[in-house]
Amino acid sequence: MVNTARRRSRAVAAPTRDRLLEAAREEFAARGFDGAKVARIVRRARVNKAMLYYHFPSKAALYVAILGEQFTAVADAVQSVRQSGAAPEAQLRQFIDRLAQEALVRPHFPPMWLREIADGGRHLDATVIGEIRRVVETLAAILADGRASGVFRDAHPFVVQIGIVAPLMFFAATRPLRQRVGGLVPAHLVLPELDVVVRHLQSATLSVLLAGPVARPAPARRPRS
Amino acid sequence: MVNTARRRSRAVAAPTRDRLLEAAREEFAARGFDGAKVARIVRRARVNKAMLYYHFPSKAALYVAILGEQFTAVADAVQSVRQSGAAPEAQLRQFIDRLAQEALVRPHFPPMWLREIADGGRHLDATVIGEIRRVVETLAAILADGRASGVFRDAHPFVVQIGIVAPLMFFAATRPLRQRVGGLVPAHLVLPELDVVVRHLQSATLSVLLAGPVARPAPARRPRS
DNA sequence: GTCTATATTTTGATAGAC
DNA sequence: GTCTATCAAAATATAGAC
Repeated sequence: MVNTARRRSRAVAAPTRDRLLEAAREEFAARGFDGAKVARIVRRARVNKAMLYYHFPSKAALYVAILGEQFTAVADAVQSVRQSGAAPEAQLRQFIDRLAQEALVRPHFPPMWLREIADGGRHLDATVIGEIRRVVETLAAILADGRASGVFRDAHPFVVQIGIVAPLMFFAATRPLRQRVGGLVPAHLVLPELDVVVRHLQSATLSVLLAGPVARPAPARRPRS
Repeated sequence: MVNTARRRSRAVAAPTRDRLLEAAREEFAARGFDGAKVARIVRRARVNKAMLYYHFPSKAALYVAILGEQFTAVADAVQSVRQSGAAPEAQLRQFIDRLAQEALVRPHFPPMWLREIADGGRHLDATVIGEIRRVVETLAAILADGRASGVFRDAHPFVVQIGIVAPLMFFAATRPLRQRVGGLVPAHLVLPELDVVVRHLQSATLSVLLAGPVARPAPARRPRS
């Protein structure tokens, strides 16, 4: 079983297929599916078009492969917070933190997510949709736990999720834009670091969830006053 | 001055130019600049290509025109909350509400904003960048007022802005996607309405801003038991 | 597995008549 | 202002030799 992995174990200079994937990630993230050009991908990967079509059936198939790869990795990362067994509050913080880390480690992911949304998910197949669902369901499970143990008030999982994911993706994806606009913006508006955003989102989200405005922890057991 | 407006005052059947603009809004929002095809735009506008190039110098110029139009309208809308003279808290709520309204009234705007971010603002000229700045600066002014009158704690305007704008744009832009995925998602995850998101963002943002973690006026009054 | 050369289609843009 | 016909470039994909 040692030899099960795709091909040679230590490759001398990234195998063609891997170079194509890396080049395609760059290109698709930066330009989107329609803006990405096969010619640019192969040039960046230092191969020729025929090579690309030898390894992948089409530009579209290559795009979907990358999309799946990215969403799967992210879904795995956030889902793993469920295994810590920590309290719901802690898990929520971790959820936010993990997602932010993924955005850092996987810089192609945020723009691709933004584009898929703008595109109405035109390229999302059942597999990728399943991965997105894993993300929402992980958060929903955390919220349900918190609700059950009386620390969280009731909240719509999707609303909470969008309040977390959207700012993180925006922030990560605006990095290039912020640099471009940098000179034009007053100094005090120039950008903070990711961890500032993370802390903001953690307190904002928890403020809403922890003990509601009306103060009904769990509907049943009344405030322990 | 009555006759200053572009051309005839009441047009019998939308003038060609307007039909082109409307068709282009649709196409650019749904497909992005590269995905949008001139052929589709003119078909939707029920004219021919030559007409498009008679009214606009190029596909790119048409795109920028629409981008500017949209951002200007949105910047105007949010900036107007400054004139209410209301308290900073109220102005912040209005800011969020106004932005949400714009996303509803101007459905092409959210996906276009998402795409520009993903593109690193490749199509943004100085004019459009100025409009974006007006949005951030409006919020920054509200925050500064609140800080000056002692009701808001210090916060980074861009972080607060991203926490508001991103979820709203995501929510508005995911409408088509949500419908597509609809069938695949468990019922309890199916989507809420925009006003639920607005209220969530209002309380989340204000929770963070109102009286900070160090001096906490708000949490003071305990559950009315 | 890799490459060169090329087929085929699509696409942004224009010429020129009315 | 509007239209038909068309150009020229760009882009996806493939044939076929090595």
